[in-house]
Amino acid sequence: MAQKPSIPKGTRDFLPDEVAKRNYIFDTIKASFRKYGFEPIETPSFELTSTLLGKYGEEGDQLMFKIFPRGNKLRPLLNATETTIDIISKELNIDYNTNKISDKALDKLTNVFVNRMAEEVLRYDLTVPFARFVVQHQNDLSFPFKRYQIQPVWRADRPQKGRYREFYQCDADVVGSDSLIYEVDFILLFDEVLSNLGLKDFTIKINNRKILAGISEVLNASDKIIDITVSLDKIDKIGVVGVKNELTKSGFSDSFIKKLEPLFDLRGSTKRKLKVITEYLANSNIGLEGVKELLKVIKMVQNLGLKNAKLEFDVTLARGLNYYTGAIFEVKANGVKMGSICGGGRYDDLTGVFGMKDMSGVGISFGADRIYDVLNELNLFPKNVDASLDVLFINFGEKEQDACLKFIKDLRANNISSEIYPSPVKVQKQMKYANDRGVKYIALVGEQELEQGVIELKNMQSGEQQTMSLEEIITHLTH
RNA sequence: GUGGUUGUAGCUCAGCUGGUUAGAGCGCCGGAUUGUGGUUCCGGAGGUCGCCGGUUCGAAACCGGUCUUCCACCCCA
Repeated sequence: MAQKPSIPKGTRDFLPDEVAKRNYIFDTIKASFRKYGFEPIETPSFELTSTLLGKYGEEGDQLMFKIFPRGNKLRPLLNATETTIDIISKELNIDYNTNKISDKALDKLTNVFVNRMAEEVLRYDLTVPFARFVVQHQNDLSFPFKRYQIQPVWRADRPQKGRYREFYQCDADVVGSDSLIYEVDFILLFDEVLSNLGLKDFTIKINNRKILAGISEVLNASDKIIDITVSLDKIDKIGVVGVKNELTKSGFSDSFIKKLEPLFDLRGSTKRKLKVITEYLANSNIGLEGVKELLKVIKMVQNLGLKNAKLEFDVTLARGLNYYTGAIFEVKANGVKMGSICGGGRYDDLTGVFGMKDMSGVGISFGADRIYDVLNELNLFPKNVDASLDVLFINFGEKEQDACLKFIKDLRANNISSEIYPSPVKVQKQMKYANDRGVKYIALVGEQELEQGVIELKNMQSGEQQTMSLEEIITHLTH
């Protein structure tokens, strides 16, 4: 009995029309990346564990696909002495009578064996591998270095809407300059690409880590900033009272929450929010610097103008990736239930961990798969993206086939995609095949046409049909 | 990681409180139509009812486990 085939969860197959639509997205993004002066690079699908581990926080480490060691790399496992095994099994609470191990213990085992022994991991994003790339190739690059990169990344997450375990990121980054010009450029890039893809209603949210640092300074609680922003983010959902309750539950004192109070008023227009935050951060140098940077970027963007994007300051934008130090971006498509479709930010010292100091960088990422889902839901894909075969020749038999193959050679030389049905079966069947494939034209060359040296060309969409010479067909189809 | 949800033909799904041979639509194959598709009509093929175990005279249906799907939280693209 044949087994039913399947693919790992969180992964997908792509049919030809889906690939066509995806390529349309990739091509649109690439075209703009090039226009803004970015050059493509590629890096391997997997990296050394030491390169990636610890760069995304604890959560990231957990979500990384580890490559199980093989051969000699496995030797440490075998070298474990009986006493170490004994200690481990005691620690893990293995019941030798039932041989049962709890799920928690298994997770621990995974940690011990896989996390420590895996020397290679699938890449989790494109930014950290890029930092590694810059450090390794610094002598071959001129700075500021601008690169774009479109490759898949993997996360051992639990799939749900808009969340896959294998997906594409389309990144553009600049390293070697702290100029705010690039922040502005990236906002324009978001606007241009998403507008070109047909999106009309989307919001670019912007924040600055220095503002968040300023808030921690004012509150004198630098380690709590994430908790605070996560709660603040819920104001629209659960209201001020709900947020206060949640903060109390998280163990914050009433006096502390009182100090937070002015932040609950961060609502309304960006202009108003900026005013509130400026007052709040009056005594924090770093905070005010963040506000200054933000203001400058917003002003520059306003001067240049945006097509469709709304630019909005959002303090609750923290983004888990802990290497961001300046601007933080996130893009949401409005009117669709979907997480952020793009993200990005500035990192002052990403290459620092790899031994290269003072290389400020800033970058963005387009989530191609989520953009695909959004365009699909909003019906924004152009009709003609899945460019199929131009001409299919109907097969009438050996003699006709030879003539058709010559025609096909000429058509192809003129960049017109064409082929002949492989066997002289019933015309009806061949027509149906052409129809199913969405072929644009079919060509009929039977005994009669062969004698007269002509081709009967039928437009499959209109149903119109006319007799033409090969040259006429070529001019007809290339104009 | 936490909570919930789903699994019956290639696809979308029916299948009443357990009862004999498991259904529909779409798709597929053949014919009506020997040089004309997307419409119509006729006929046909296709299912260990996710998997393992249990309850029962009897299980697609009930129970347990497991995998899978989708969703929310968390996190993020």
